[in-house]
Amino acid sequence: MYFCSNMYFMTRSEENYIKTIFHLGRKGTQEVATNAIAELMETKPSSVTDMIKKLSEKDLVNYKRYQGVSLTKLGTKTALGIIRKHRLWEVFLVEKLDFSWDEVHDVAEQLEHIKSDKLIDSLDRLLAFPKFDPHGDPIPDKNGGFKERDRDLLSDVPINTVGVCVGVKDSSATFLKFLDKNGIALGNQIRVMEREEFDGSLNIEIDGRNMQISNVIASNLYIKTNDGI
Amino acid sequence: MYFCSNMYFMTRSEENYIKTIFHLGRKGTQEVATNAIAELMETKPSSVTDMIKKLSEKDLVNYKRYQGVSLTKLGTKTALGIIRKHRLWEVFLVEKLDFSWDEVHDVAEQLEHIKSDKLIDSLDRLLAFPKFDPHGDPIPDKNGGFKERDRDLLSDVPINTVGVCVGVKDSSATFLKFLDKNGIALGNQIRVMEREEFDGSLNIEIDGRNMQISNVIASNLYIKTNDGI
DNA sequence: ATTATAATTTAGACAAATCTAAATATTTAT
DNA sequence: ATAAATATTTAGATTTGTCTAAATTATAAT
Repeated sequence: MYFCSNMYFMTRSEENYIKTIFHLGRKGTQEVATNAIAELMETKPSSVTDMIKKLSEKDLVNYKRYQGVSLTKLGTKTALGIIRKHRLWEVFLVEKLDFSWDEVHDVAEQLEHIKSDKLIDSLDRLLAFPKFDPHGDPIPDKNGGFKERDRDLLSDVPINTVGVCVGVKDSSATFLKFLDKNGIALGNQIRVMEREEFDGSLNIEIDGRNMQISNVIASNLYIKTNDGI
Repeated sequence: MYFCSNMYFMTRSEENYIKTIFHLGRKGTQEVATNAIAELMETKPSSVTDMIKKLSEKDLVNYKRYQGVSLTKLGTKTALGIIRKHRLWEVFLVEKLDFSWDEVHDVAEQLEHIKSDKLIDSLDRLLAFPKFDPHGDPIPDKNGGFKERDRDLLSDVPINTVGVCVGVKDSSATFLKFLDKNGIALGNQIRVMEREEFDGSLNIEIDGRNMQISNVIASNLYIKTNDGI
């Protein structure tokens, strides 16, 4: 046994499971179903069970047969470390290497597994300690500190709400390219003009222009309003 | 079969073998012994044989039982791609993240396996297309072009030779730290003052200072002289 | 409450990359 | 040229992460 128990070596596969459990279960606090993990990771439930047992041995997850799985304190810390790396690399790719926001995901999925504290802390410094990644998601700090920005889905706010577009819920390349094509980007000023009750589509004013967006789009865009805290 | 046969997926392990064969056999052209590979990779000869068979199937190496192994054209191209990545990442770590030249190796060993052409070409651009890595080794270009700089080991040049320190043969952290401690760095102006026949040690003038270096040190330092081509 | 359905786990198998131990080929020394 | 030493390969086992198929447990429906 080591003093610092999170210094155990973790394989890429183990890290991916931890990350998935974090994302599925509200930062790992909630119990996650085996099948849900299997589906998201495109693997079989039986493989998930096997891996969960291993993670449980290593004290990364809480597990009781048939009861779902959640992250331990150590597991959460590990997940935050991986997410920190993923998001910092995304910022690097966009800011320094001119990737567009729809191109960063696959490469960041690889880079997030590189093991070097010095590397990631230096990268953080190079990027001037960014707080959010290119999709508006918060970047955990060195100690796993993680402040979720207070924001709302565009589909949820009342008519006449004014705010700034600060994030996307769906960060698939398809959706992001759609946003690019329609000139919607983080930082844009948005006012909700009208909501069509029939299909939930919105008429919005975005950076001066007027446009109609479907409910599907609106429910994948986050805005930060001026009221609230 | 694909048209572009080097688009086959390669595992990390396969890539490491290809790289080792390249380094041991003068860029892969020379036959390399199974045992030599095993020793350098800290693995067993039997494991090497197994992997060589696999690489041979994939047309990356030329192999006849008991006859050693060399790289095919495809294998060489692959090796150069990996080395390009390794060295570009080393430059990045030193230039952008303030790593010292003795800290870059382990991290670059990980980063060299990241798969993304766009990533590596953008990195190349960010670094302004460097031609040499922090240890003075040449960086292959996008197409595997590889111009070995014309240089000599300090231990081989005649008395009174004047030149610039352009590289190290041994790039172990131990040696590099030794050089740091003694104020020897790439770019230093060097003149060979005297050679002690007894032990091959040298008296050199380096950036104005006078110092005595052992033959072991001298035979791990490259200089570029003003004569020659 | 009992049955049907769905989720989860177990058991046993497989591929990749490694290992050990034994067998075989090559090289070196006399 | 033959024996001894060295290098290489084969055969069979192991570990990791996965799979399929079957068994078990939980959940939903009547």
